[in-house]
Amino acid sequence: MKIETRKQEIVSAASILFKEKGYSAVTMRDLAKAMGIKAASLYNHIQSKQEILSTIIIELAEEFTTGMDKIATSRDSAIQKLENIIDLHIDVTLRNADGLASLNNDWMHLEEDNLQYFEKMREEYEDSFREIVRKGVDEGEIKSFNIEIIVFSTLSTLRTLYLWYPKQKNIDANILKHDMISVLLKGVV
Amino acid sequence: MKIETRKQEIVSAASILFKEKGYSAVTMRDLAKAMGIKAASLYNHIQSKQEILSTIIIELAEEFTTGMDKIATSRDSAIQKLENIIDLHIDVTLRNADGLASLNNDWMHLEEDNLQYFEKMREEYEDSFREIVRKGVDEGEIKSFNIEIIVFSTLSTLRTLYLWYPKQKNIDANILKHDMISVLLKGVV
DNA sequence: TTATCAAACTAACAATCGTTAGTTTTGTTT
DNA sequence: AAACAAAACTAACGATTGTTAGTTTGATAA
Repeated sequence: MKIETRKQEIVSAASILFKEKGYSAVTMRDLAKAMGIKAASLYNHIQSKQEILSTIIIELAEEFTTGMDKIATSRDSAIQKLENIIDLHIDVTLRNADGLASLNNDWMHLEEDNLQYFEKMREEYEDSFREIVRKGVDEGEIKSFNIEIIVFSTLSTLRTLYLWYPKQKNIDANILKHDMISVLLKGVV
Repeated sequence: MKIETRKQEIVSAASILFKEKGYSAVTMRDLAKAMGIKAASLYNHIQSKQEILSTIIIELAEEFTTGMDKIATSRDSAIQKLENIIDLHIDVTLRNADGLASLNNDWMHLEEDNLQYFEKMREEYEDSFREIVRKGVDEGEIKSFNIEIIVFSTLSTLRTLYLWYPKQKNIDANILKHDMISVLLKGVV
């Protein structure tokens, strides 16, 4: 369907604006201007402003859910699973850094149903992460620090990649992955 | 001045609402309702919605600037300086976790002058951080990973503390500091 | 050429926004 | 009791919001 293409253009333009000013501060007239058309014309392609937001966020959240499921159910070691999680975040960030801004900062503006769906996915993602770390500590692969702190500090860094990566020039994805694994898992001292 | 007290109450209530929905999505009527008064009554104590935002953000940014200046100009080792930076972030987070949400997510809604002032402080803060790490690497205290990745991953975690700390129950500040230093500097593997 | 249809347009709506003006309430001081 | 100031109120403003209705444009197919 051709309409899908045009809708995707709108979603992409919106992702950039949402990243810069947040969902609430971006008006349909702002978005239209960025597309070079009038605000009313947007409604030939989308149903509402809310639909744009949920398209951006739910798609990304499902990517993370799918990726985490594969990682968590594998037979890899805890360390290998953590490395795969880092990989997952870097891959998604490279593909859609703009959309991740909405996922991180504007999820609370989702309407009822999608909000619950999103929160459920996020909770399960964090639970899987925690479980991987817990098992890693149990089996002596990971130092027995406070598990919550390990999960929090790692996830904070991975979730903020979208802000930082676009500013880095000429950094190869594979080198980035390798360095992130070193810093996050092996420490800097 | 008594008016300062009432203004501070408004700023505190606003910090909580801004944290939950972001600056743009919080209306003066929302804020008034949280205070148990009418929207117009707010203007007996503040000049504008914008003034509330800048009060929250600039105050915190200056705290970080002052703290970083003391740390950066001391004769401590690079490692000790990093530990002091972790301390600084934890201290500020314990004192004003709600306000940090605005500093992290709504700084772009500051008006021209304050926006430039804020951005200058943030840039200088990051430069100081980078310089500490650089010197630490030069002198062999810190592993020679990509400096930007070290700065970014550490700062991401510290900046996101405000989201995570309030959810942790019964965690002593000193234990938190100790564990954060362990995880951020010494790695988890 | 004519018919078709996606995709743009103009114009307007009801609701809500931050804010102002002027008035009343409340509590303290003289 | 009278006077005062702080802090609340009611009412309304002009601007902007997301969105709808109806119309025109422009490219493609018959």
